[in-house]
Parts: sequence; C-alpha cells; structure tokens
Amino acid sequence: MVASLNREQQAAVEHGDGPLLVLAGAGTGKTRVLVHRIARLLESGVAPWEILAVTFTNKAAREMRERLVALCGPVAERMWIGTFHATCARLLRRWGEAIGLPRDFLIFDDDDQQKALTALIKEAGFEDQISARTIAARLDYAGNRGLDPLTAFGGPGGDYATQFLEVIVPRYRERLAREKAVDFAGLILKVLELCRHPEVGPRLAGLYRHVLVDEFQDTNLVQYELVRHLSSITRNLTVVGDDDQSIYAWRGAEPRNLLDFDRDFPDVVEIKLEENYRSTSVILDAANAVIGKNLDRRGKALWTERGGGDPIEYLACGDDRGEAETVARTLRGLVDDGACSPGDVCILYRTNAQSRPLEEQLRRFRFEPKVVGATAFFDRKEVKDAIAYLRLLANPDADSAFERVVNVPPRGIGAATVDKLREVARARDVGLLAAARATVRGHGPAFGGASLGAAARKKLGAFVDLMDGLAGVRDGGATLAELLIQVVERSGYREFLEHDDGDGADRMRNLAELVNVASDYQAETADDEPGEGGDAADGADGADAPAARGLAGFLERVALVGAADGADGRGETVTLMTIHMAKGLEFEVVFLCGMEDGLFPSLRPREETDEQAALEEERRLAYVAITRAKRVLYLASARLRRVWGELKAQMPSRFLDDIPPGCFALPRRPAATPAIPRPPAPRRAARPARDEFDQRTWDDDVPVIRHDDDEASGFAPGVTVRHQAFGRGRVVAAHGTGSQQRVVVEFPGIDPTVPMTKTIDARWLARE
DNA sequence: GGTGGTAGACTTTTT
DNA sequence: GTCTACCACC
Repeated sequence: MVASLNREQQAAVEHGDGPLLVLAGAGTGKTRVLVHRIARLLESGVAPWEILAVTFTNKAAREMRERLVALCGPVAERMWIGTFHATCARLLRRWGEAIGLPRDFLIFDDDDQQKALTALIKEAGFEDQISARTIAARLDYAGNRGLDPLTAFGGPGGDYATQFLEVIVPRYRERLAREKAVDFAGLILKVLELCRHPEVGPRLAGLYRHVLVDEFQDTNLVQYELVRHLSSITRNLTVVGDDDQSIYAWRGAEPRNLLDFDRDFPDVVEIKLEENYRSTSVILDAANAVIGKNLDRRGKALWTERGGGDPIEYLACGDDRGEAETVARTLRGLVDDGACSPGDVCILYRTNAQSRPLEEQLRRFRFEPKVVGATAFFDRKEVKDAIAYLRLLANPDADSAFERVVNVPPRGIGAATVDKLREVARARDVGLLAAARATVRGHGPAFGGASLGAAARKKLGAFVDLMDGLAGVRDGGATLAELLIQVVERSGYREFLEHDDGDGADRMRNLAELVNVASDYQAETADDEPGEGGDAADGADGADAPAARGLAGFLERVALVGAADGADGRGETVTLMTIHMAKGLEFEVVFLCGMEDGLFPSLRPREETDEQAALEEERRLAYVAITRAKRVLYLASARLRRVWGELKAQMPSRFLDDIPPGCFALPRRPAATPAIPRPPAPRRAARPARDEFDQRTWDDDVPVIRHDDDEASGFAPGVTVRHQAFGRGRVVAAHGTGSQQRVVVEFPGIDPTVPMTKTIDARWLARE
C-alpha cells in the first residue's frame, strides 16, 4: 500500500484532462492506478459527485470504494462507484420519468423474465414451438448489442424464432410496463433513450466531469455508447483494461472498444502497464506461454523483477471425486504445515457444476467451503417467495409476484381461480391484486363474466386481507427486517415450513438469513444517506415514506447485487468460485480444477460462433485463472468425470501442453491417487478408432492432442429421425460424441414453410 | 384444488 | 445425478 508507483503508473495517475487509455496486463496494479487517479482528482478539487467510476462487478465496486476510503478518507464515500447496471438504475430513478418510467420501478431478473415469457408463450399457444429460454437468449443477445430482436436474426421476416418473437416481444414489453418493471437489458437501453431525450440528454452529458471505467475490454457496444455520452462534454474519460482478459464475448463484450479506442478519441493518451507485481515468475511464464498462443491480441508481455517461485504442481486424479479429495487433502497438508492459511486460498473451476464434489471433500477435510455463486442464495425458492411478497408490497400491480405468492404457502387458491381473476383484471384493466380486491369486496362477479364460488372468494379475501395487513406494517414505520418477519409469519410460511419434515428447517434458516440481509442493508444505507444526499444524480426525494423507500432500494439491491458476501469469520473458510467470478481478484494459492479438454477449454459447439474465436476466449480464461495466483498454483484434472450421472473419459487440457515443462514440479502423482481404474474398455471402444484424439495417454510426459468432431454415430446430416414430442425430422448437423452428442434437427413447424430447428441431445432421438 | 409420480432438461461463463 | 414442470389421480 505504501509502495510507490512506477513511472507508467504515475503517468496514468497524473494525467490531466482528456481521454486516457491504460492497457494493463494482469497483476500490474490496474485498480491501484484507478484508485490513485481518483484520489488525485479529489485532491485537485474535483467534487466527489462529479466523478463516475464504473466497474464490472459489484464486488469490484465495493473493493474500490474501500481502497479509496483508506487512501483519502470519507470524502470517497460521497462518490458513486457502481456497475453499469447499478449506475443505470440510479440514473433511471432520478431521470426516468422523462421517458415515462415511474420512479419506483422494479427490476426483473432473469428468472422473472423467464417466468413472464413462459406465461406469455402459453397464452399465445406457442408452448410446443418455442421455449422461453430461446426467446430470453435472443432478447439478451439483441439487448447487449443494441439490436432490435425482431430484425437481429435473419433478413426480412427473420428466421424460425422471429415469427414468435413478433408476437411475444410486444406483449412482454406491455407486461413490463404494467408491472413497472425493467429487465437487465432494459436498464441500459432506457438510459440510452434518456441520452437522446432533448432535455435530459444534455444534462446527463454534463453530469460528471470525469468518467472512469474499469475492465473496459468487457464493455459491450451499448455500454460504450453510454460511456461516450456521459463523457461527451468534458471528454475526461479514463478506461482501463486488458484485451487478454476479455472473457465475456459471449454476452456481447467488444474488446474492440478498448483496442480501437483511438478511433473515437484520436487524442487519447495511451499508457501500457506490463510490470507484474503479483505473481512469481514461474506463474507468469506459464500464463504468458498460454496466452502467447492466441493470434488475435495486441502483443503485451508481462514481466517481473522477481525470479523463481515454487513450481506448478499438476494433480492427475482418477475421477471428479478423487480430484476433489486430492485437492482437499493437499490443501489440508499445506495448512497443517503452515504453508498458507485457508483464507489465502481459492479453488477455481470452469463450470458451477464442479463445485459440489469439491465442497463435500473440503468438508471432509475439516474446511468450511464458501462458494461464491452469483445468485445461489437468492435463487432459493423460499427466498424468491419472500421477495415476491415484498415486490407485491412495493407495487400492487406486480402481477408476476402476485401469481407467485397467491397460493404460497398453499391456501386453496388454484389455477382456476387465478384464471378468472385474470379475466377480471383484463376487463377492468387493473392488476391481479386489484381484481381480487374488487371481486371479494362484492363489487360483484359481473366483471368480464367471471364468477367465483363462495369458497374461492373467501380464500381470496383472506389473501387480500393478508396483503392489506402487510401494507399496514410497511407504512407503520416498521423496518425492512420487521416487515419481512411479518411476511413470513402472517403468510403462514413459517408454519408451513415447520410442518415440513424434509428440509423445512434449512429453508427456514435461509429466510432468517434473508432477514439479516435486509437488516444489514438498512444499517448500511442509513450510513450512506447523508453522503448520497449530496450526490448529483440523487434529487431531493426524501418525501417518500422511509419504509417504502427502503423497500424499493432493497429490491434493487437484491436484483442487481445479490448478497454482499457475508463476513466469513469462521476459522477454516476456503473460497470456491468460477474463473469468471475470479477476474480482478488475487490469492496466494490457487487450485485450478478440471483441466480437461472439453471442460476447459469448453469446446462446446455453438451455432454461429467461430470455433477459433471461442478457443481463444477459453485461452484468455486460462490466462485469467493462472494469473490469479500470487505464489502457488496447482492444476488438477480427472480421468473420469461424472456428467449427467454418466462417467465420461476425459483427456488432459491442451492448455497443460502450452505451459513450458520447466514450470512444473517433477512429474509426480498425488500422494494418494484414488483407486480408480483406467477408463473402462467399453468406453474406449465406443470412441472411433480413427480418432487421433486418443493418442494421448495418461502416462505420456509430453502428450500430443488432436481433436476432431465426428459425425460418425449415425446422425449424419440428411438422416431422418424421430423425437417423442416433435415427431419426425431431418438432421442438419451433429456435434460431439457419446452422451455429449447434440444433434441439430429440423422439424416441420406450425407454418410448414418455416421449419423449426432444434438442438437435441442424441439420446432422445431414434433413427428412422 | 392438492398430491405424488415421472419425463425431460440440465452443465458454460453473469449483470 | 438432481431439479422442474406437468399429468393423472385423489
């Protein structure tokens, strides 16, 4: 912390006005430069609310704020640091009314979106032809690129899915509007709309004197446009990034924003940071060798003044469980020898599914695994239910929340009743809760011809009373935590869970945790309040009832941030996360698991993505993973891995071959190689003999790998196949082998002239 | 309207 | 292997 900045870092910090680009490798002190630069700006008289700092994750935002406060004191607390999404939410709360967005809008997360789309698809009678998932993927794709989902896929009329999008998308937008909700993509698009607004646009452009963006290689076109607008008056735009760490191309990130920055800002000052302060040279050599194989990159070589370091250890294990056990045992050894403490360690993997065996084995070796999952906690059903109650309290027109909770816990209000309510709601053009109220308060069953039996009305009446009672709690000066307790209590949820003999107790604990999260949130924002008041983006809107305000903020936090990672005080906590989550972090000791071809690199064939580009992105991911380690790096792989309950023979990752042999410790098996035999014969026989892939064996010191997709197992293009649900179709393409085989099949769609194309697991197909 | 059983999907990666 | 959405049954 006290260490001085090097020449390049200093130059970046001291840079005055005008555009600045810092192209910085891993571990070169990127964030440090940003923090010092902001501190410098504050020192030179720029007010905190005149600075906007955008980070990629909430965690990064939190960390940056902490470092800034440590460096220049509480003044930094008055500055806005946030992700693109959080920043946009903030701008919309302040200015959104200009484009007709209510101030208390809610944020639809992916799950909400999925549910809404499912309902709309069903309503339109398309459920056999298109999935909510497909439509959501397309909305996401288009939203990340600033495209119209109706024209983004194929020319006039579009492709197969477009015909459904044309019906569903407008209805989806209506639904968002009715529920006063904005989805993730919408957050940014709506702010862009604001930027084009004749009055608000110019004000936004002048709102900040300095705009700084971290991890700029991960911004997409839409985000870039926003940044450009926000900095268009002063042009004081600082961007920091590393093209080698671009790992979000799949969601529209454009590393070109970084590399071609001078196209939009010809007068940009560019500074390169290449001296790495984080890792040993062994680790750096490995990272450089891996990334060096990428062709599409701006050459940049990391170096360090320090030499040597512990060699990288390769743990070749029997199966996924054995891998987990070896990792846990090795770590236990390190900790017991005093080589490191659990808090210094991170266990990384490519896919979330890999965490489970690791968690189990870590527990077995007396560690407390902590999985840093994006949303794990807030994805729990009971948590989502409780949140849905809050959403309905925040906005009585939140029909999706109403549908979620009206019969949770079961109170005898079934689908039939809700259907009738929907009719009433449509006839009177009100929300479901209002419709329920009108129905039970005896404004008669006359609306829309819907009639409800006395029993149904009684039950519905109880629900309306419940919500009214809770609204009373909300307005009666209760804290968020108290409100939540009342929700859980009065809704009967607690009682419901208590009588559950399964995991009811666990679920109750989750709800208790949610109450804690709420109370933390309120404590936290109470502190922030004075600081935020002076903020440029925050108007004088203190008139709202405090409870209601807290509610909207809390719901926003839940949608955007998830849980702030709680204090992991307990002794032997070890952190686990995906590589994606680890970007920007560093650890003394890193275990990188699942170093197997097909898993990492993923090599998942996807339509319309260039295979080479995909592999390069995987390689960048490997680069990110390796450079997380400061001192000690373990790479682990399994010969057999359970995928969907089936054992699969795995080959070591090709990335292992890219690492110079000199970086490794002498070939050594882990002390306790689990007694798992070599891949069973049948499985090997199942592989086509001609596949050069298999030349590699586990005993090769310098293995050679080749990979090839093969279409040899009977699903060649043109073959006619049958699927239980979709009937007869024609194979267009096939990817993968064995249980991994995915086949692209064309089925006749509703419109015979427009075929329906589906990618299906080969296991569900029969040849005809 | 609630329930228990089962077929199908699910495993890239996230705000 | 695990979770879910849906269906047949009560």
